Amino acid sequence: MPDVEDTLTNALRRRIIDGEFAPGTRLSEISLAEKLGVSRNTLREAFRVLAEQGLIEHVPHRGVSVASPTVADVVDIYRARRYVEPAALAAGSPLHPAVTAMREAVELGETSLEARDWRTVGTANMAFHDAIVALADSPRLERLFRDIAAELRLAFLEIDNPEALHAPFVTRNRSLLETFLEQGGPAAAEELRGYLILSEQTVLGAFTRLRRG
Amino acid sequence: MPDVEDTLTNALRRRIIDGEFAPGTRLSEISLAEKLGVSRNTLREAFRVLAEQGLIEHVPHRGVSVASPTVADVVDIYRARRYVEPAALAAGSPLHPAVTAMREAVELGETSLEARDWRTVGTANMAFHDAIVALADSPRLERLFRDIAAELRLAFLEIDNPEALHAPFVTRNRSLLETFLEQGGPAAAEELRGYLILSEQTVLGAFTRLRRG
DNA sequence: GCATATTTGTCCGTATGTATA
DNA sequence: CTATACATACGGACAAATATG
Repeated sequence: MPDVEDTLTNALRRRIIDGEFAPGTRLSEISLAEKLGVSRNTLREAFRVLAEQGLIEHVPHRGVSVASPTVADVVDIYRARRYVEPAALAAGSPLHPAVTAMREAVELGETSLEARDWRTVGTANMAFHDAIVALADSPRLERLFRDIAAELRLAFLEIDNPEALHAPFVTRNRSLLETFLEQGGPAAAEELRGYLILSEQTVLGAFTRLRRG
Repeated sequence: MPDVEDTLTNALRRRIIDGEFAPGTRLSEISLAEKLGVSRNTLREAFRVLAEQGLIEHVPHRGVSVASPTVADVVDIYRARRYVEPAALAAGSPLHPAVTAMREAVELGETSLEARDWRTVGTANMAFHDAIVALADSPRLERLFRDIAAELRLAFLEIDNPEALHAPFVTRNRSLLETFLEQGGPAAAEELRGYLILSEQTVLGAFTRLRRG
């Protein structure tokens, strides 16, 4: 049987991000292995990868559970985003292929907003920022963003108010794209800094209202 | 038996970074497991973690080998460094505990330079930059830097001319620290940008002279 | 505090697929 | 092309740690 492992890791990753296993849920090796039709050993290897990506938490002799981001995690995620995203946008070229991805993400966000499909709105927002990072043409920075974006999605899952989290940023994405194309990268970077601060405040506010640490 | 796994991963990581397994070396599961006194399953779990960190390369059905950074890898590593390090330095406080680590790294580099202990000079240089990143107080950025620094050490191992790689930067570290303390973060950040460009050119020059792609 | 049950950590054996000599 | 070597994946087993009664 060929590389089940890689497929398994990706499948587990997607199911966790999609909220099938709520943050904090303990993932039993035996039951999950049986449920997924793989052996414990194979599942454990996938666990190690996901733990390294920050999606699950591994406590020795106590097993793994879906990561449940704390306030400190959210603060650090936004700190990292502020280091990477504005700089990538400032140095990005309007002719970069990622700009197409930015535009498509904006449009998907707008149509999903009309349909009140908040879940897709959130996905589109993430794709928008993923495209911004892609402007940097750096596999390592993209990987960093992929991991922290996944963690952030877990935080969103816990908040469970997708409209408040995602809807306000659709028009901001449109504005940011126009600023980038009409006024250039540095101006867009400045706008993005304010955007990220607002986004962080939105998430942190919802978090504290949930009395989570 | 307690968490052998974590210890095993760290031990393997250290041995790879120390050059015990040269870049490109194939790591056989059976022989290495026997050599380390662990089972293949345990070793495979450690492999997955190290592969995720970029230290080893995993090709399905062909096993793992120690990563052998290409020119493209080095370019990307320095790109990522330019995104993180100058910004961390620019925003860093002179009162941050990491400044002590910066100073200690500079001094270790200077004494090791006199002793012509190039290996320790390289370690001290890396510790210096690690302290710069620590100024940002971001676990995720520190993890990113830890991984790319390890990859960079593999590139250094292949070049095998530690004096040319590390010696020129001891005085630059001293200068950078003084600039940071006397003229502030932004001025030091600007100096660091030129530093990193020079460092990248040094590594890439040695790489192309080795005719490696 | 103790005894038990559950779960993880680790190892072995084995079958199969893949690449290479 | 066959043969060999090795990685992949599975299932079973037991010890150790943790959780539970």
